[in-house]
This record gives sequence, structure tokens and C-alpha cells, in this order.
Amino acid sequence: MTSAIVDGLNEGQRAAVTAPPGPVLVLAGPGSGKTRVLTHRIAYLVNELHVPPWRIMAMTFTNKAAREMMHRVEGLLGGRVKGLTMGTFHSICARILRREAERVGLTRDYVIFDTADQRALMKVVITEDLNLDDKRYPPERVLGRISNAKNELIRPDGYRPSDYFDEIVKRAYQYYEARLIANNAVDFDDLLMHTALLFREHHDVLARYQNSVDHVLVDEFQDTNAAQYELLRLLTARSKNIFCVGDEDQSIYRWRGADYRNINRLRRDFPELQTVLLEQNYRSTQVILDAAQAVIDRNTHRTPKRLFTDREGGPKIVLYEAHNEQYEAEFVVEQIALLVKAGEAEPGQCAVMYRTNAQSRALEDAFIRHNLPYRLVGATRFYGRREIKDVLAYLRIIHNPDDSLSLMRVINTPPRGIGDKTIASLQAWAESNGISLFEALTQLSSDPSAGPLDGRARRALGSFAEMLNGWRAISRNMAVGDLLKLVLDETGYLGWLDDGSEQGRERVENVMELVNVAAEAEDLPLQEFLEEVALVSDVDTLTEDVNAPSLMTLHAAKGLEFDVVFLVGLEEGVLPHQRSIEDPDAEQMAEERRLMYVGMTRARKYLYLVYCFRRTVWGESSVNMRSRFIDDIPPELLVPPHAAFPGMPDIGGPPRRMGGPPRVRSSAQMEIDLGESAIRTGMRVLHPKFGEGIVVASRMSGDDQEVSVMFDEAGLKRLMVSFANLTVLDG
DNA sequence: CTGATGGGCCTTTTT
DNA sequence: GGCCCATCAG
Repeated sequence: MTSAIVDGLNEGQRAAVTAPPGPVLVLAGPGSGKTRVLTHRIAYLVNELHVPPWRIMAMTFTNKAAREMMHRVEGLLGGRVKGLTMGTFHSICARILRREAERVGLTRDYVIFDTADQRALMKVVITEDLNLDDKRYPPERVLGRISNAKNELIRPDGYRPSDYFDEIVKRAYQYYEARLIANNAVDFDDLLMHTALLFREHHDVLARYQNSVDHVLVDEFQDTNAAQYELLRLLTARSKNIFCVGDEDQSIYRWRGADYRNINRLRRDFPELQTVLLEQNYRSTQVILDAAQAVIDRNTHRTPKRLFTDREGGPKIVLYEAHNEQYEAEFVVEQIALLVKAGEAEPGQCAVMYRTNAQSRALEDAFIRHNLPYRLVGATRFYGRREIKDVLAYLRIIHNPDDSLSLMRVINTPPRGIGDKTIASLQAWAESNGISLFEALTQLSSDPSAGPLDGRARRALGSFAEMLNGWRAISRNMAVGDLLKLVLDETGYLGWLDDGSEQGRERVENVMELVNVAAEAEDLPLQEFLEEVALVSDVDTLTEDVNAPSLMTLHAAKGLEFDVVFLVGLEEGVLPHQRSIEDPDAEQMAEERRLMYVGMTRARKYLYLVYCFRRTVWGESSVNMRSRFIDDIPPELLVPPHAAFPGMPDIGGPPRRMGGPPRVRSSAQMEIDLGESAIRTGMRVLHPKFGEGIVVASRMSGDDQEVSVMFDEAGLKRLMVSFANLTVLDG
């Protein structure tokens, strides 16, 4: 019996899958079969321990991972598994909150505000509620602090300001929460915080969930934050059946509150915790593993792991210096074409990964130039596009009329003669009567004597209100797709979008795409449709049915694998990102290193590391050093492009200087060296004011050279060589 | 009230 | 280089 489930698993995996009930932590390297362990564990619980599927809850990082895992569990158990809860933390919390909405001051019709909605709402808070300048107090910065607080489960009244800015943040937080509730809305962080606090503060609710959920499983445990951890802790406090899978070396979400110290908390809160270590890798060749290991080994404070595989050897890793990002993209496309032609890879098994979304443009251009299809993950999020947000705003008001933010968004989109002044007096009237914007609108249109405004403005508002109420009346009995078509039809939105320009056509197409999505979701209630749309992640859009290379950020690449992986933009300032170089907190640099590690370990067979001599950022071209991470890789593992695989033609230009001792000068520095400045990276210099320091970075800025110097006393400074009066001590 | 124009700021990374 | 926003003329 057992054999059916654990067949083909190695010893470690088997130990994890068949561990007796109780807290279990599986610390596993990349490609060690984490997903496999998780799916087999679920199958084991159901089949061997006879746990009813509806008493099992599994949290994943993306919806895609949830879908895949569900699929595999069904494969193992031979059919549909009824009632098994599987999803992201956010979607599971959204579902719980829908049932318990009243407890946190919402109704079950609440909507989820995305990043853009949050920013818009915060802008109102800062400029109107607090009467402050949103230049001095940028909404994003305020929201950033609030987000951190929420992830730590700190409510407005518990917020402890540590500086003046924080004082403002605290007040903004108070108004912001009030406005969210007034809109019957939550933001992403609220989904977690509300649910965790609900469990913490309402013992009857917690008891109900504790009694109905016997086993909780968590994927990517290293990337959980305090709120998520609290949720897990409370949920499993009675059963103790918590099964976590993670890898601290792949923790790449510290910036949004993820805290891999949760691993220590787990040990503390569940003393009987069983830990299983998985080090065998089934994905990559030994060459790739050795290189990745060399990169990650430089991080301190980690549980040492020694990755191994029986896939001995493997092709060497290709290192290539491109002239600029256009050539870089050109190189990638060329190599993919060659690999495919040589039968070494399928197009769909190739992926290009980069640090920031902005880097996708040059790559896309190259693919388009060569008339080759590609799959872009993320970038300008489909659901972030203006036209999509507009159309969704209509659906959101229909579903939740308290959503004043959405109402404001479309009250005059497309233009229907409701201008700023009209809106202002409507808002003022609503506020003085203590009613929502929608309520005000409805009252104005049904009672001609009520409120301010007359004539044209009033007629415009009236017909808009009528339209909204008409949709609301029939929406319950209508499929989402049909409702959407009705809205588009009655507002004339598409006609307004299509202004004859190329962009207009594109926007219409996007909306039509949304209509398709809605039509496919025919049996989904409006609430769930909106929820799904708000919580899709970038990787969720990665479709398997197109055999084309994928382009994505390193963050989006987590949990995926490909035969061929290109890591591009491996330059100081890009990866590691400039912000982490400047930050004194070494943790940020450590995270960049983990990002590199995640990228490298996505590759099964071929790994390409590519960097640029010059790169254009914001229309300005500059020269960067190649990434320090490259120089951590043993040189004997690296080869130039023409040696990539047998039969590879020598098209990569003359072989570049490969490997060598760390901090070797790339030709990027050579050019600067030949200039008159003669300041190079690695040199010790003396500055009249800052004292002695070492040059850590250098780039050309216009005609001048800009250097970053880490001074022994004064710390990191950026200086222009022509002004700085630096004396070279040694090179 | 609408559409055009130019300035400012920008790029981490995402649910 | 591009997007968002504020400002202004019609």
C-alpha cells in the first residue's frame, strides 16, 4: 500500500513523506523534489493515514504552484480530490475573510485594492485628510512603512513612531485604514493581517478552524512573513500538524517582510519538530551545482548544505560579455536559435532571467526583430493596465457600491459631462450627510429636490446613477462575461478607447482579452472573479501550451526549471542591484547573492551568464564592472560561447577573457584605464577630506568619470573624478 | 470640460 | 527613454 505512494522516492524524501503526524520541517536544496515531497505527503495523509482531504490545507507561493500541485495529487490518488484546500496564503485568507467579514468590519462583498489603488487612496489621505504635500510625503514611502507594520501585525494604534516621518505615517495609517473600511476594501497586506488577528482575537473563530483543519502544509516556508507565521502557528496550535518545506538559500522576499528566522521560531514554538535535510539534486548537472554552490557559499550565517547529483559533469557554463544590452539580447536570441537547430533544446525549455523588469525591453525587441515568439512573464501587468483597471472598476462598483475609489475612477470615463466641480460638490454633499458616494449619487437621481447641483450636471449624474443601478439589479442573475459586455456596450467604452491610434487598438484588444477571460469564468460568482483577478501573480500567466522561450525576472523564476537558462545583465549595479551596493546592511547584498543562486539553479543542463560592457539606463549610457558573483565561480567551470556544446560554431566573436582571479578587469575597465583619469576599481586612493579608501565601482557619466569609494572612516561616497582630487596610493 | 503639451521622476524585486 | 501628472488653451 505504502509503496504506491513512496515508490521512487529517495531515503530522505521518504522519511519526510512518511513522518509521523506532528511538526515537520524539510530543509531542501533546489531541485531536490520539494514539490514532490509535498504532494506525496498529501497523498500519504489521505491514503495511508485516512485523513479526509477537506481537513487538509496547503499553502503555496503562487496560484500556478497550487494548480500544479493539485494536479499531481490527483494523479497520485487517481482522481478528483474533493474538498482539499490548496492555494496561496492570500487567496486562502481572502476566502476565510469572506466568511468572517463582519468580525473585521467588512461585509462579504469586500473588494481587494491593488498597489495602484493603494497609492491613489494614500494620496487622498495625505493631501486631504492630513493636508500635507505628497511630494514631501510620497504615498509609496508611507505605504511601505505601513506595509511593514501590517506584516508584523501592528495596527495603527500600536504603531510606535521612531522619527518624525513615522509620526506622519502613524496618522496616515489611521486615516488609511478608516478609508479602506469605508470603501469596504482591503489591501494585500490586510488579507494576511486581518486573518491572523481574527484568529488571535476571536477564539471561537480560531477554534472552529482548528477543529476543521487537521493538517497544514506550507511550501516556500523561508519566504513567509510574521503575519503568515502567526496564522500558521495559531491554526496548528492544537493539532501540531504543520509540515513546512523550504530553503533558506532561496529566501528572496526579505524586502516584503519575509523572515527566514521563522525557521527558528518554528523550532521554538514546536519543540518536537522533526527536521529532514534534502541535499540530492535531481535537476541540474554537477557543473551547474558546483558553480551555484561557489556563489552561495560566500553567504555567512547559513546552514551549510552540500548539493550533489548523480548527473556527473555536464556542459560548462558559458560566460559572455556583450557590448551593450542590444547585443546582449541579440546574443541570447542567436544562442537559442543555435541550440534549437542543433537539437540541444526546445524553445519552450529556454528561459531568460533578469533583475529588473525594465531589462525585458531590449530582449523583446530582439525577439520581435527576429520574428520569434516569446513568453513574457509579468512586466506591465495585464491587470495593471489602465483600460483593464477601468473596466474592472465598473465591475467592482456593481459588486461593492461602497468602493468609492473605483467609482471616482470611472465616474467620467469615458467622458460623460461630469467634471471636477460637479464631482467636488457631490463629494462634499456625500461627506456632510455621512453617506457613500454611490449612495449620494442614487439619492440625487431619485429625489430631484435633494442636494446641490442642477441642470446639465444633475442630468449627467442622474443617468450615470441609473445605469449603475440597472446593472446592479440584474448582475446577480448574469454571468460575469455577459455583464462585462453589457457594461462595455452601454458605456461605449470601447468606442472611446479606439481613437484610431496604434495604442488605442492595442487597448481595445486588451479589453477583449479580459472579455474572454470573463467568458471562460462563466460559472464564477462576481465576487470570486474579482478576487481571482486581484490575486493572480505574474507566473500564473506562464502558459505551457506555447513552445517559446520565457522572459522573466529572477523573482518570478522561483520554483521553475528549464533546460537552458540565460542570466543577463550580470553587472555591478544591476545584479547586485545598486541599492544593495549602497546599503550598509549586508543582508541586502546577501539577498542579491541568493537571487543569483536561485537563477543559476533553475537550469537543468545549459547555463549562460551574460553581462554588458555598456548599458543604457534612463537614456544614459554607462560602463559597469561585471558582477562580483561571476568572479566567485571557479574559472575552470566557465567557457566562451563557441565552446558551449559540440558542434557550436564560433560566432561569439573572439574569445573573451574568461575567469582568471577574482576582480579581474573586464574590458569595461580597460577603456577607462586608457583614459586620463587612471582611477580603477580596486585601487586604494586618498581623499583630502575623507581619508583613505578603496574604489569599489566606476562608471562614465558624460565626459567625467564617477567613482564609488568605500572610505575606511567616512564610508561609501560617490565622487566625480575631475572634482574629487584623489591621490592613487596603489593599484 | 476636453485634449495637448511639457516637466519631473523614474527602476528593484510582488501578492 | 517613457510614463504620469499638472497646467493651459480652446
